[in-house]
Amino acid sequence: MQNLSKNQQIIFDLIDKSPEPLKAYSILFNVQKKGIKAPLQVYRALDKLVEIGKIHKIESRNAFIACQNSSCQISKATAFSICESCEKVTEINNSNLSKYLTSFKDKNGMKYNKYNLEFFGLCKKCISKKS
Amino acid sequence: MQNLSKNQQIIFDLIDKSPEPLKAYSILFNVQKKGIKAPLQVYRALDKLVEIGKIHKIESRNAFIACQNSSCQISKATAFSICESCEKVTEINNSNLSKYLTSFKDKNGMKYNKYNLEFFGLCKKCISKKS
DNA sequence: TTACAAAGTGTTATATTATAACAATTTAAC
DNA sequence: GTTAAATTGTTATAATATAACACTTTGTAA
Repeated sequence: MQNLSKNQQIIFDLIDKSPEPLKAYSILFNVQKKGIKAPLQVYRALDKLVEIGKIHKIESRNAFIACQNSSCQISKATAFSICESCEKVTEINNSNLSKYLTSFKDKNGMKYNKYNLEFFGLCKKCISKKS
Repeated sequence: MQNLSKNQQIIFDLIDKSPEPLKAYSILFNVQKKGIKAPLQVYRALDKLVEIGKIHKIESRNAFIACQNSSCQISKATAFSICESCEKVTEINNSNLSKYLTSFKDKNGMKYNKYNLEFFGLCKKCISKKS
């Protein structure tokens, strides 16, 4: 587990303390006072942080959250729940699910080494608000 | 099953006959001779086609493919395999998988009404090329 | 401990993906 | 036929992401 570089640490800290996924340009705005001025500086840090599994990209939202699963240092098996009303995103850490998907074989003979799963729905809070 | 509008039909036909996922601006380029000149015309048709389940968006690639699964007219349960070498994308139609995921309940009490799953790996062809 | 490679940084410019806003037209339902 | 809903056309712009190049820092191994 290598140390993070300066920019990587700044950007990881921001994402890690955020209760919600952050978008790249929102990150950029927030770290400008720390000397990170250009999109590319943000994207490079994000790429690296994703690569080493410290953060995940929520593909359907183009946003990034810190990994909440101490065991997925290298994020080859990710699952999230996304509330379509309040946009709250939670990482799902369910060993039954990850076992099922990691061992899933389709008839096409492909060798999978990674998956990403996104569930959409309404979170508890938003369900009760609607009733 | 309503009929498609003119633009929707043009764009669906293009995607449907493509062996690979198409990106929005590649679609735009290809339909300009048919009178569709602006990005928004493409995105509006794509939105509608996704909504009615005729096509799916491959989120990790920002690209669109025709639905290959006659039963998912409304695409609330999608799964794809993506070759990271040749970028071939295939829709997975596996009732065991879809049953498992459709009935999946996490401990967070969320009510899921949709999911999207993307597997990454190497397809048969690319595995044999490498050896 | 220096020299070398790998990783990271800073910067400008630009490519790619997607939506806002508004007016006009077509389609479907009554 | 009238009207509401959906679709189209258009210009402009917002949001997301990468290319290319020069320079600096860091780790490592001679």
